[in-house]
Amino acid sequence: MRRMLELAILGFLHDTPLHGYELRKRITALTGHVRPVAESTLYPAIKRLEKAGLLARETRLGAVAAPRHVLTLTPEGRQELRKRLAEPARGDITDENRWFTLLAFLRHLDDEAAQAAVLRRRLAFLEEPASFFYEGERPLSAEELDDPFRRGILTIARATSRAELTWLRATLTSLGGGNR
Amino acid sequence: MRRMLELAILGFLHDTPLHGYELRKRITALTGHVRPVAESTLYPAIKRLEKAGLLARETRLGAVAAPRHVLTLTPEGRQELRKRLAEPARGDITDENRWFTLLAFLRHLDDEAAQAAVLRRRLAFLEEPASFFYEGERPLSAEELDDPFRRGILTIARATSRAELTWLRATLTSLGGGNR
DNA sequence: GGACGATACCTCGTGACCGATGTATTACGT
DNA sequence: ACGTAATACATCGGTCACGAGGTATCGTCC
Repeated sequence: MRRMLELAILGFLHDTPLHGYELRKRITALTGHVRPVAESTLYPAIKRLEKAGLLARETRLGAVAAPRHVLTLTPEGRQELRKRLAEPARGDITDENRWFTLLAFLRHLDDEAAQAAVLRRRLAFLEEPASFFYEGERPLSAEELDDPFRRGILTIARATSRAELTWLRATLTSLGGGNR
Repeated sequence: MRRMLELAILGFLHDTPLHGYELRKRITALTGHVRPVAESTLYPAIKRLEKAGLLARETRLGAVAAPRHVLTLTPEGRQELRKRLAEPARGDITDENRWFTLLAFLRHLDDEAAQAAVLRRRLAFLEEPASFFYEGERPLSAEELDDPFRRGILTIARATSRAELTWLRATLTSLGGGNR
């Protein structure tokens, strides 16, 4: 989940400088109920981003407890965030967890047309005919399954898909200039 | 995603013996549109499970192309599958991808009460009040957000949650003996 | 004064992931 | 005859995740 974590770090820092611990709490609030973030994953990630010049660190002594390392997004970091938002990897579009993370920061893409382009990628993905279960090549519908649990998967996935399609189309319309 | 992959391997082999390549195609059909499985992840996983005595390998020469290694679930493997289904890790409950994988094979738990217990764990998780966005401690609802993208996240998550709760309650009822 | 929890950061080792690459066969089109 | 794709399995190396553990300060309760 490297991409997801790094995106969240860059995204949160776009709003305001934060130290690692606070960052951790915000990330936990955003995605922690689904997939908690270990400290031993977060701190190395911060270091990676720092080494890449995407964020700067300023040590502030004894404000509360241990010295805090306040992290600020550099101009390069800001640009990298925009790039990651505008050109997401395929996995960022298809994996709901990653997609939600992307959506949470998509407002930082200042260009409405670019925002719309990202939404259209998700739209295209959702419009692909895909199931979880197949008979040969043919995707099976919920009604064709005996297994109540597998039927549940399809029922839930269909409800999600429908809600998201509705939202996507409405949002694309309201983005105005976003029609191709 | 180790647990997810291993569960899928054990689950598919519970139905019928398969060779690695066919296993790969089935796993791809099941979860590939969201998160593709690399061959270099699958084969080591098979070896791990084989080394742990959960599956046995039988080489069949030249049936089609290269020699196939037909994999069969051992009795220990069958037991391990049941154990993983009956006692899922927290992440298997909270992460939708992993939860769906679990659901796809839950029928292999022959005990209806055990199946119901697993569903109730998911039910409890979904009933926890959780949002993605907070103002201090208070979870924010979709209506309180300016950001259309964050509003979308909540709208979609709510629709999913509602559909799944409906399904969970209906299925728990129809599992009959499953009331506590 | 001492225990405890929260704050705040860090390192290390095990193990996992996965892209790249390799090997070899069959099948099919041209 | 040759290229290409599908079948089928495997290894290797770089990178990453993360649990376990460590260090240190501050506030609070008993």
